Amino acid sequence: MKIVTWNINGVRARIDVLVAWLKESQPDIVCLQEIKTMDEGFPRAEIEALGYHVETHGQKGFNGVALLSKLRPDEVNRGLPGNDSDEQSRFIEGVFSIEGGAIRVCSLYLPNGNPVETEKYPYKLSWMDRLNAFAQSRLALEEPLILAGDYNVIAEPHDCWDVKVWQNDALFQPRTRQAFRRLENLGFTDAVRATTDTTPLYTFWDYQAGCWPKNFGIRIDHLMLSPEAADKLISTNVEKHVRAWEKPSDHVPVAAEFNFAA
DNA sequence: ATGGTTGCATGGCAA
Repeated sequence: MKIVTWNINGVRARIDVLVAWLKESQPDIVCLQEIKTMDEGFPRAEIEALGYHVETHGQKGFNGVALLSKLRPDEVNRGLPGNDSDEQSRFIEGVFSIEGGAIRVCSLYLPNGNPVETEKYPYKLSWMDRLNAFAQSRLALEEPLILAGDYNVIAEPHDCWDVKVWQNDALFQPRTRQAFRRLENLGFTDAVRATTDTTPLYTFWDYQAGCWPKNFGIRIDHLMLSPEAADKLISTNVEKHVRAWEKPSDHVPVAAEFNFAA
């Protein structure tokens, strides 16, 4: 089973790219972020025509996440628990039946947090606290759980092209990296890091200043796996070639293959 | 060189 996370950067502007990619990549489950539309505006017909179920948690203009899946989810939960007054749409969870049980797949769009001296940074840190609490509570289920998305976290120095450029950025702050590490210390595995060597492997290249041709990228899109999911991990693939397509997102799809039987 | 690009929505914000 192929599970992919992709920050699409506007699903309505990107529908042709998304359809072309779905046909090429043939994923089983897709976690989208930054759909940048309300649920009503999501171009679901084009996706459903390819045999996918569509579940969205949209927002006008900004943010928004979605799950596309060949299997119909048995259960869908919208919003990250822990703050009922949080109106930003950044989290959706789907539960899917597989042979012998269920898997849970979450599409998350973690707050960027810049500029650090504004209220945006404490919002990021509190969101990470909520994510860690959610992850910890789900671990008790002892099920395969995949927390996939745009984490807006540069976890290690080799996950960016130049540490000096990112030193003071919210994505690389010590407290940001520490909060991400808590997820690993709970027992979650970074799927890409677990299956690749130390070669720089980026998932985002800014549109500005020729970052893509210069390979000035960062790795911020992650699939974090519970022990039961990590046990079934076969391989991962950063689908970097998609960044060179016409009208690309600034992020590329990050895929993981599992030996779950549907 | 204090720039540069894109999406949403149509001015300015977020990234």
